[in-house]
Amino acid sequence: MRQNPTLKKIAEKLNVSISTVSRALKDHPDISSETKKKINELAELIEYDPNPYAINLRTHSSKEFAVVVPSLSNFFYHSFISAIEEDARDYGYSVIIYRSSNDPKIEQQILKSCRHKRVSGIFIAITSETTDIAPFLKLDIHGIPVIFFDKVPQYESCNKICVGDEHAASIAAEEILKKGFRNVLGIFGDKNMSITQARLQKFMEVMRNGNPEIDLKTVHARSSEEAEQLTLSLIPDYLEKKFAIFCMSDEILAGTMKAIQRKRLKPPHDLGLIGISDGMIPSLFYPEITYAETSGYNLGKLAYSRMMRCISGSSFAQTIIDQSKLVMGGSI
Amino acid sequence: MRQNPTLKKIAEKLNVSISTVSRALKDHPDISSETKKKINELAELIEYDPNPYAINLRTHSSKEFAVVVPSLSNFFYHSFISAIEEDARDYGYSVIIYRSSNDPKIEQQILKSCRHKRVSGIFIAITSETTDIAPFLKLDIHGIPVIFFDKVPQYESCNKICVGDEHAASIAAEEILKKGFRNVLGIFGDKNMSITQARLQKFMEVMRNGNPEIDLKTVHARSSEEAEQLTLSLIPDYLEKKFAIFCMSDEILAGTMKAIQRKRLKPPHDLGLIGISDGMIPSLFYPEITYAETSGYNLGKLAYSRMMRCISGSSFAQTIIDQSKLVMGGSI
DNA sequence: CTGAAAGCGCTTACAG
DNA sequence: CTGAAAGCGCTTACAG
Repeated sequence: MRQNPTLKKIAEKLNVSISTVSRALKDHPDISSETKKKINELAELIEYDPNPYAINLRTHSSKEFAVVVPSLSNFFYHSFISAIEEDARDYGYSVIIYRSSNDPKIEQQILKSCRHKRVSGIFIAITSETTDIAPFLKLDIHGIPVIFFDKVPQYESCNKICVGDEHAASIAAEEILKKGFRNVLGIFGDKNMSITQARLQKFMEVMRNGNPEIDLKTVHARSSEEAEQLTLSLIPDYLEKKFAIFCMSDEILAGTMKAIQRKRLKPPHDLGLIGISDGMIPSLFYPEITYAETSGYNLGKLAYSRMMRCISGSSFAQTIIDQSKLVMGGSI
Repeated sequence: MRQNPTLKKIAEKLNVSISTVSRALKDHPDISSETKKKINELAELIEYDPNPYAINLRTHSSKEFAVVVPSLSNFFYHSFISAIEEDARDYGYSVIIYRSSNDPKIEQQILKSCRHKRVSGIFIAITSETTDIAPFLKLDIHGIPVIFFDKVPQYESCNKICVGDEHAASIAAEEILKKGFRNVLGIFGDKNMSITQARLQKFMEVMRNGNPEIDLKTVHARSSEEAEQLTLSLIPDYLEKKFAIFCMSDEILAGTMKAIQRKRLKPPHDLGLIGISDGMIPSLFYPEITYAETSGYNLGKLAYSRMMRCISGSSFAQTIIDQSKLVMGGSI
C-alpha cells in the first residue's frame, strides 16, 4: 500500500520549501525558471498529482460537474452526456454521472452529496415526481449553478434547456397533414408530465388548424404495454380511410410497433406512422420510422454554454428551447 | 453564498470542544448521552453534514465506488449498475459512474483520477483496445481493489466477473438442435474480440456434436449494418429446408432483424431466430425473440460480493462466470 | 525570488 | 466524560 507523492516529498528531495514547489507547479511568475525546471522534472518523474481533497478543502472548488439523470439506458441522455463531457474536458473539468432511478428520495441524496462535494455545477433531468424545488434553491444559495434539461420543473426563474416539444409535435403533425391522412390516432404519455401537455396541445392545434375534417383521436399510455394494448384496440379493422398513428415518445413507439407487427401491418402501406424520438428505436425497424428528432447532443452543447455563463457570473435565469427537425424514414 | 455548517460552529454554539462534537456525532461511547443529545439535536436543526473532503484528507478513505463502462446507452450495463447501487447503498457507499467512450486514453485518465480520489474500489468493463494492465496493477499497489466485469483483460491474476459466453452459446445451439433445424446461419461479431471467439467455438462444437448433418455456416459482422447486409445475402431464396439464424449479440440481432423485416419474413414460421442478449432488443419485436440471457443484474450482484471480499482483505484473484438461461420468445 | 505560517474541516491518540 | 493538539495535503497573504 504505497503513498501518493506529495508536495512535501518533492520539497524535501529538492531542499526547497513546500510553498515554492506549489508555486512552481502552477507556473507562478515569482519562481525562477531554473527552480521551476527542476521541480517539474522531479514531479514528472515521481508522477506527482495533487490530492484533490486537499485542494478542495483549501479552495472550495472541485472542477467537477455532476450530471443527474433518471435513467441511463437511454440514448438521449447518453448523447447529452457525451456533449457535456466533450466540452468539460476542454475546460479542465471532469464529469460525474449520477442516476436517480426516477426516485425523488435518491435525487435528494444526490443533490445533497453534490452540495457537500461542492461540485462546480449540476446538470439535471428531474424525476417525474420531483415537486420540491427547495433543494435546488439551496444549491443556488451555496453558489452551485443548476442547469435543468429535458425534464424540468414548472418553477419559472431557473435555467432550463428543453427539447422543443411544441416544435417537434408540430412538425410531426404537419407531416401527417401533408401526406393527406384523414384518420389519425395520437398516443401520448402520462397526462401529468409537462412534455405530454406541451406535445399534446400543440399537436392538436396544428391538426385542427390544418384540417378540421380529420377524424382525430388522442389517448394516453403510461407504459409501453399500455401503448401496445391501446394500439391493438384502436386500429380500425378496415383501414379504408387513410390512417396514421403519432407516437409521442420512444416508449410509446415501442409498444405501438409491437401491436403493428402483431397485426401484421406494414407501414407506410397499411398505415402511416410517425414519432418523436432520439433516433435509436426508429432505426431498428424496416422501413425505418420517420420521426421529429430530439437531440440530446444539441441539448448538451446548449446546456454547457449556459453553465459556463453561470459560472462566470452572468447568471440571470433563462429558458432555452432546442428546435427539432424531421428525420425521414419510410413509415409515412 | 452561504457556508455549510461545520463541527466548529456547533462546538461554539454549545460551548463544547470540536472533539466532543465529532465524537458525539459518531456515537462514541465516551460521550455522555446528555451531551450527545443536545449535539445531535443542533446538528439536525442546522442540517450539519460532514465535509467529505476533510474526512477523506484525514482518513484516506472515500466510501465511494467507481463504475467504469465503455458506453452508457446499454441496457446490460444499466442493470449491472443498478445491482451495484442497490448493494452499495446498503453498505453506506455511494457510486460514481464513469464512461470511457471505449477510448483507452480516457480510461487511463479515469483510473488516475480514481486513484487520486482514493475510491474504495473500481468496477470496470475495459475498452476493446485496452492492452496495458500496468495502471490496474498500480491501483492494486495503492490498495484499491479492481473488479473487472463483462469486458475483461486476458491477464490471469485479477478478479473477473464474466458472462457465461460458452454456456449462452451452447444453450442457444441446443435450442436450435432441439427444434430440428437443418440449415443454420451463425452471425458473430468482430473476430478479435474474446467473446466472439468463446461464443463461436462453443456454438460450433455443440452444433457439430449434436448433428453433423446440419448445413452450418458462420460469418462475422463488425456492425449492425454489416449484419443486415450479410443476412440479406445469405438467407436462401427458397426456405425449403428448416432454416435458423443465430445472432451472437444485440448489435447483430438488430441488423439481422432489419434484413428479416425487409424480406418480409416472419419468424418462427419462415425461419427460426435466436440470439444472446440482455433482453431489451428482443422485446421490441412481435413475436418476441428467443434468447440466451446475459444478465447485467446478476453480474452486478456477483461483482459486488467479490468487491466486499476484496475490501475485507481476503483478496485472492478469482474468475467468476455467470451462467445463462434461455428466455423463450416466439421466434424459433 | 523564496519561505514560514495560517488555515480549510475533520479525526484521534494523548492527557486530564 | 471532555479538551488541546497534531496532522491529512494543499494554497496564499505576508514578510523578507
